[in-house]
Amino acid sequence: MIVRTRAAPSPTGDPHIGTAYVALLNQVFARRHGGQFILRIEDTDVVRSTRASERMIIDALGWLGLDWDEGPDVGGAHGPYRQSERKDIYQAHARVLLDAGHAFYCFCSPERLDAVRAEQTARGENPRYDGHCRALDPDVARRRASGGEAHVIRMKVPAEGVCAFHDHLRGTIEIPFAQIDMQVLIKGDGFPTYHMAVVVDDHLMKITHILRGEEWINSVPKHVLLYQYFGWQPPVFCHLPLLRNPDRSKLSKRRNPTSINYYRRAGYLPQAVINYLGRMGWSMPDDREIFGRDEMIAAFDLDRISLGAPIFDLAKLNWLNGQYIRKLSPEEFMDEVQDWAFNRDRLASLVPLVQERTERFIDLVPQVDYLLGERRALAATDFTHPELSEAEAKKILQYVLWTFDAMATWERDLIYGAVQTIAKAMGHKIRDFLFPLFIAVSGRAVSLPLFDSMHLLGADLTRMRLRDALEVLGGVSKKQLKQLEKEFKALVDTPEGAE
RNA sequence: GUCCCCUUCGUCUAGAGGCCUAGGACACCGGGUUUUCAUCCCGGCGACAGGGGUUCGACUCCCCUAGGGGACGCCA
Repeated sequence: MIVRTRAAPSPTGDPHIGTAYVALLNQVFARRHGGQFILRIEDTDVVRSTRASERMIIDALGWLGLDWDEGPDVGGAHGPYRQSERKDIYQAHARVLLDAGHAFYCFCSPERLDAVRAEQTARGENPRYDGHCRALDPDVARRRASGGEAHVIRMKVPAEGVCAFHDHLRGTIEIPFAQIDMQVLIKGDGFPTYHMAVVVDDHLMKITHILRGEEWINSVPKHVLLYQYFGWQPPVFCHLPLLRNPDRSKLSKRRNPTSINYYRRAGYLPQAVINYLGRMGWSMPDDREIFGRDEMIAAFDLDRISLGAPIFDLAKLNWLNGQYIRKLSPEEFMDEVQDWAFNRDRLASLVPLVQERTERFIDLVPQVDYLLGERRALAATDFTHPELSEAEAKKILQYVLWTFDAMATWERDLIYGAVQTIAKAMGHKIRDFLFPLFIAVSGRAVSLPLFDSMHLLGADLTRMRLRDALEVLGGVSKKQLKQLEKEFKALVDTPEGAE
């Protein structure tokens, strides 16, 4: 048997460091056994998926030195590798399940489902589909569906019993079927849900081992059931520990830089990032702390994965990165610095900002210090302003931070628009409103244009500086946070000009 | 709330019944080298969540409790 693994990112935003982590382990495991590693794009959420995000993911993984034997960019014998291009395949497979009586048409409206769930929750029950359409006559249902009536296709799930399956690292796991919902397989737009697509694709693409985050453990019964319904052999399941924030919650951009782009922009070397990821939940059989991907391949053993939840902590990554940087020859060092800060693209975005503000080249570096380097350390007094109290500055920073948290695309005009909207809603002059943001981002009340700066820095770095500024101002207590959140929601929900 | 997973220094981890007086790394603290700083070297601080079993012997196996996390979407 040839080992085949895959990474299956969803192109709905920035390339996530967790994607790189899972991809690394999948690739290393496959290579260790002389197998193949596949990249598959899970873009069945048509609304949120973008080609731009897909390109960023492929680019970011490439920067890290990860590569794949088959994928949307390199092709392969089991394509297409973009799920949005496999719609017909899922439809055909859904029909098989329908015909065999393992699935059924469902005509329930989202409104009805919401109501049902609300009732169930109120009664203290598990929110679940109530089986309303399951009893429909299959022929009648099929005619309604082909007649154009809005519908989804759901899978049938046994009412009782337990689903027992094997996890390579955890042994046997048993989950009662009572916990499993009659999952939608084909959505109203004709695209499959994750659960449908993943089973069909993993089978068709001959995936032998599924290495993925442990957030998926609870949906394995759905997958096992589908494998049974299709009469297929399920692959080996191996659920990896989830990368965590310092507070042990699942790693999230709200608390941490999660974009691979951040690490690239902040001046980490890809080898260091890979090395660090390789030490999350895994260790070399000897005492080696510093090792490359090839060394990892040579020594890799799935059983050496530990299950504790590793905190993604920048301190050790920084040390590791320093190790790699010092090992560079002066020639290599020059190349790296040049590529990092002064490559043509980067320069091209900087020049329009600085050229008109420059009389002598000696003026150049002080202008861009906060863009190329760490912003200076702040003090609370930096936020003193004639028109703006400290409390208002905090509020502004927090609101803007929340707004940025919710942004999927990081473009100058979008940033500008978003900030402008809040400023208006809060009733501040844009000039005053921007002051704390200038301080937070550049460390100065006067700097290069703010939104260009933010765009250049990237979302993660910008958010990081806003968070830091908030801390400098004494932080926000849990209680304050709740109050602010309420006010913020009210502010955002207010329709334009409704005041 | 229901179900599932997890639990060794602050952090990443080694440890697969006696090799453990629990090892290493980061961080932190102290000292040395260095015109400063950093690097580098030396030293220090520091953990088996708790309680029951099993065993001649438990960090290692089992059970319970506690704590943490995850899932409960026509998102993945």
